[in-house]
Amino acid sequence: MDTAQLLQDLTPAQLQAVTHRDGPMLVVAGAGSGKTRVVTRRLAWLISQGVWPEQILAMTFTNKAAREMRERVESLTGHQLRNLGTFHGICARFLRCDIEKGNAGLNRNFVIYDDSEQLAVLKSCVAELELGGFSIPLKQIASIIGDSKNNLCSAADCISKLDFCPHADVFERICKRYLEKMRQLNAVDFDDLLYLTVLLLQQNPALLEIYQNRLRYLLIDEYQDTNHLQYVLMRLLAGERGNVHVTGDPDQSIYSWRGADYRNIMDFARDFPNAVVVKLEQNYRSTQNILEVANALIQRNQERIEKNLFTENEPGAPVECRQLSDEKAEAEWIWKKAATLQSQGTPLHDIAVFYRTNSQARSIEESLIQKNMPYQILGGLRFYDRKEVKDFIAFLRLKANPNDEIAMKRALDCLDYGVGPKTLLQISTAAEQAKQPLLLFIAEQLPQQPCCAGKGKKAGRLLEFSQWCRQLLELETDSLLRMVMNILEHSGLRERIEKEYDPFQAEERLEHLDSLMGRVQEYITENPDADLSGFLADLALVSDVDSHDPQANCITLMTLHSSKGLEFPYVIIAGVENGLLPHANNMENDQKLAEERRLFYVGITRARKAVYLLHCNSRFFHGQRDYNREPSIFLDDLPGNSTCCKFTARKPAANPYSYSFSPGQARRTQVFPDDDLPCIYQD
DNA sequence: AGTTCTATGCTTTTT
DNA sequence: GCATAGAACT
Repeated sequence: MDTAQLLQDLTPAQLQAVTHRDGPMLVVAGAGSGKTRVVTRRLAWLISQGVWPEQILAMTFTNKAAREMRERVESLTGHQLRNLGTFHGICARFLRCDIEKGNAGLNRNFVIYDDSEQLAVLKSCVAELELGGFSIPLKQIASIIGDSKNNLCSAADCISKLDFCPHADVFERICKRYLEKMRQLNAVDFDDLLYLTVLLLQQNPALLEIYQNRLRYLLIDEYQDTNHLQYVLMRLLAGERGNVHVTGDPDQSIYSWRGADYRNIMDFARDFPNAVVVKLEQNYRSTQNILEVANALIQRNQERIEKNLFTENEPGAPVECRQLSDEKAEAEWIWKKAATLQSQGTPLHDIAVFYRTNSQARSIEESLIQKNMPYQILGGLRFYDRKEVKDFIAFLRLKANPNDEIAMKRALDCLDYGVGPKTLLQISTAAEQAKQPLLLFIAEQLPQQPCCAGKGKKAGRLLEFSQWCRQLLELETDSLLRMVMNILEHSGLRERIEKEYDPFQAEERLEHLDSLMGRVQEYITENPDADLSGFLADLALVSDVDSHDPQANCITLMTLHSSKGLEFPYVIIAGVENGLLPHANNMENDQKLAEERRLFYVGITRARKAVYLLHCNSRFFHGQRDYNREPSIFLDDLPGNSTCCKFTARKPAANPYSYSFSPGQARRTQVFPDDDLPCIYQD
């Protein structure tokens, strides 16, 4: 495609964003303003200007975004962007090449542990330290470790910043042991991928210079979601040249609880005094009414980059806000609305239901099942988190990394050699002393260990176990596919599943194993010289196997968080109530409240044609029925006296200046019947 | 070592 | 109300 075609049908602002050549640029891209188009065209444009694809580094947050971008650039230019991927994926690749040039104490075959494996490591640290007596909040420790990496400070510093920490010294010891242990296991967690990359480049100026020279143009998508570590990485790579092109929208920053810091985008122009700032303010997605409501809502937030999001689309239907008696009625209403829309010719995949918490999905799901309305739920249990899949992967891991104690533990739970945590701890300390990888030690040395002496039943089982490990080590390695099949067979997982579950469930679980085998095949075709550790690394970073199918003939249910980046003609948001949206835990201060409001904003701006906001009078909550549910304070932010927004029950009095909310403030005068359909507005 | 019972706590989760 | 984790029991 030639340059003229690349630049056709772009607005002046989009054109400026696409054709910016050198120096820092911030593109403030409002919801539905054609951001993906701008980013992909820019990548293509750089290439058309003679920039080598290898000189471009483009980083996203999700695999999905990366894939979309790669495909679109490739179809525009015919070029592959080698350095386009997620932050974590890109860093993993850097580390595979160069980690041994630093002093992280890891080698290039490191494995990547996900959150639950990280927790397993922490658990074994606690066991080793023999603290006993009181229970340790492992998740809190994990978040301390994460924070310390994110802020490039010590765990002790993070602990000292906590308001209340009764066992600071114990916490610190666990953190320390965790770091040691991960090094021993040759493992990294997700944060490490970024952290170790930053350390490597900070400590090795010569290497940094090589990277800076190789990667001339940096692009970062969803910049509002970057954390401190990602920011530092960007600064390092951008160097003096400062060719960074970042896109994002502070109004859509909804991941601060994961360390994302939207100050990064707010401060960009200050960080880079020569930065050019472009705002994409024309929305191509939503109706005027939807935008009017969304704008009114988000304007209540104090700290923003002011933008004037507008559209040339039709006014459309007003945003409809509806009060229902309880979650059952809410679910019923959703079903009826979907059925009505369907009868008017709307395909079901045009309809989405968003909610704040996953637990809200249950009642909606029940009603949809009962009424035979097809649906898909996004999120919830991921393919990867399924037990049988994790078990299978544990066996693969064990083969790839004979040192992997965590995988061994998991494998042992599937096998039946009578080896429990206690025996394993014994064996692994012996292996550590012998300075041998765990698997190798068990295969070769275990028969000579004291625990195998004698003719007891236990000793016999241990010998069998040693034999099993030896066989695993000896499985062929020349064909990856055959090896994986052999490992599966050797594990006996299939038999175990068939034995343990009823036929129906077993079949479903076996299908998951098959689909993992499918992934292996896929991986092999994409990477002809693939090896097992490469496959496992890929697996750890690419987890969206069974993600959203936009073609399927069904309505889609998901949390507000996972709706970011998607769009649907019809959007229903359920549970727009205080305590849920905003969530009870985030009502105490303005910052958290502002983020909840952004979350609501993200949800509303997904819609093309119509938005329905539902709230209930009563709802089942924490095992109890709450009869005093209040409509969300955010509903006060919507323009009540305008045609863009319709309320079917009385909306609480607007309170524009303060959000100090007192229970009982909401008064309802009139409740419409729950089945008041068809809706008041027809298009 | 494995099973069964009880205590707990409970947003969101790109990687 | 439900799932998960750890203790207590077999």
